[in-house]
Amino acid sequence: MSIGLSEQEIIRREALQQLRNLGINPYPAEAYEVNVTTEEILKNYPEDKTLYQNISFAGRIMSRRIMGSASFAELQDSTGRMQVYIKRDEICLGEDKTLYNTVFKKLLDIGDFVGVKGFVFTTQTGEISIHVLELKLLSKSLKPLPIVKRDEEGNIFDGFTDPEMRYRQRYVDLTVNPDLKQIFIKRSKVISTMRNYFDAQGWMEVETPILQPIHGGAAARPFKTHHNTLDMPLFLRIANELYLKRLIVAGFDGVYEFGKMFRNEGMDRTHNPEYTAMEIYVAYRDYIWMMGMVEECLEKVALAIHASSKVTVGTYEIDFAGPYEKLTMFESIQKYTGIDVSELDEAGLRQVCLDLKIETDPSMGKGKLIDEIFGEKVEGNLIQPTFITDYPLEMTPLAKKHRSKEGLVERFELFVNGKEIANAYSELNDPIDQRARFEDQLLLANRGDEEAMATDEDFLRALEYGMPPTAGLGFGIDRLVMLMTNQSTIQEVLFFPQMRTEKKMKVASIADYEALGVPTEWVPVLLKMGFNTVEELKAANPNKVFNDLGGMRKKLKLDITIPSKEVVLEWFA
RNA sequence: GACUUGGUAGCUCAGCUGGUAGAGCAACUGACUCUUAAUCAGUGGGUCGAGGGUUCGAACCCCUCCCAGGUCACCA
Repeated sequence: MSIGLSEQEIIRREALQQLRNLGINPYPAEAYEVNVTTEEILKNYPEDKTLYQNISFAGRIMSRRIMGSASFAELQDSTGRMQVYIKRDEICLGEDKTLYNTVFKKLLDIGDFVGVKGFVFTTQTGEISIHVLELKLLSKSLKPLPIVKRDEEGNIFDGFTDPEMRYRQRYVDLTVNPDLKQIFIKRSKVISTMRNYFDAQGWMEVETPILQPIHGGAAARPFKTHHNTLDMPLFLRIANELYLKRLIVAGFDGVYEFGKMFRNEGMDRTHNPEYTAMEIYVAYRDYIWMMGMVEECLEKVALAIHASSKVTVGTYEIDFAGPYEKLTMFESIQKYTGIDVSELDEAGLRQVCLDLKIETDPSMGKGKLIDEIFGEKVEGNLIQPTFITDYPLEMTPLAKKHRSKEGLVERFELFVNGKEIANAYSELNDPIDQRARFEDQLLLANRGDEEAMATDEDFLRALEYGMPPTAGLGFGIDRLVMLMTNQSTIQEVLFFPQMRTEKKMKVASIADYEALGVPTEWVPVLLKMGFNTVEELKAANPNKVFNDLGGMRKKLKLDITIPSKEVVLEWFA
């Protein structure tokens, strides 16, 4: 990374000034009429060649092939790339050929937005193109885009692939790798499909607080913040469960929320500090009903994205049509380890972990130990959608006790491609039991479990007023989108994955140099010469700096006056 | 947090046992009226992630740090 402007950036800034000198506003304020997109042209023109004979089109210049007085360029709009054909004598009707010779050939660059008017035709080599009759600059680009070349088979040359640059500069990534847009279009479709399905059932989309005084509803480490006026600590939510259940208490039959959750934990290819969850609560239902709802909902999502319930993920073909396989937690452990852990006590479970070479620590209770065995031996095998049901009570403080099985709760998690994507309960609505469960969490916390859930007194008060039997579901949207778009990292399905901030090299401001008496126009030259701070400049030899200024003036072809030697010497005073 | 791989021109990458920094694309100058990874001729462009050390000499060797990818740990 160079400090000042690169050669290409300087050239573009000069072009910008020349455009202004020609009376062309590089950033015009007025709207530009666009009456057709690439997608529409490519779809409809081959069927009816009389279409699009008087169009107004806009896009970003992505390539140019100039051949004397005629040129081809590719313009990229939101739907694709369209080739345009520009002929000098057609866009410059009179004697003045400046628009073509100077503006188009010299002053426009890859990355600029332009508008064109003209008609659609097919070239001799068979490509549908726009024959340009009018050309207008809509926005000048000052930084050169990475050039990604593709041949006819779609092979990519010089791809823009560095993940760091792709994630930090998504706008560049999406510009030069427009296929990526499909991931985000599908993401939007996943959410809208779910939303439409829920709305059709009469359930209502709601919003609940992101800033919460108690981070309840899940086991995770939160982000902590502070409200100045209230002078109190607040947490960014790790879940919205307890608020949504308050709304069921309030008398809504079905509420759901798509929203960001925040967890102050590790980051990797399946975890971003903020992620999108969908939680839904429906009164008078239970977790068995919820399984059917999930099957129906996911099949609709798969159909909306792929027009099929079958989705290719990595080397697997995953079928989202229900019914899905259902295994209890204990059955699944028995299936994949051959061990029946259903009757074991804490010591017995600890021994099983030892036998299976699974690490444990003393803070782990019975529930956590079972979860460890499951996570280590079972989870990765669950490729096709599978409901794991009936979890140990200890690890699930917000779910209702199982209607018939002692020590278990009515809960399921949905696993797909070896990863959990959903979690649901018959919600605990017995306020006395709920208080006891919170107290059990306190015991775990005292044993050193950092993630044990805190007691929420207001939530308990709400339950005491009475909550109908309710089925609740939490859904990891990012992970679902990963499945639906066949991506292996969460970063690829987020527009702006979390990154460490870029370190800016310490550079003196223009004002710092001006304070020394350096003329404004010479400041960039000093920066270019490598003097990033006033201190660095002062440490240099004044005579050499003076001489070098002349050298730089010549090298950069600058048309500015060199300060006198006396002036330069004063910089060092 | 641990281990590991990487950071060189606007982009993608070479750079041998340490000896004056290279290519393709992009840019610039010129030729060219249906090209399409356009073509042809010529030119410029680098704090080799940052800072220290070893050396006559460091992109290269050593140390520290920064950033990213991968694996693991934690988690959804």
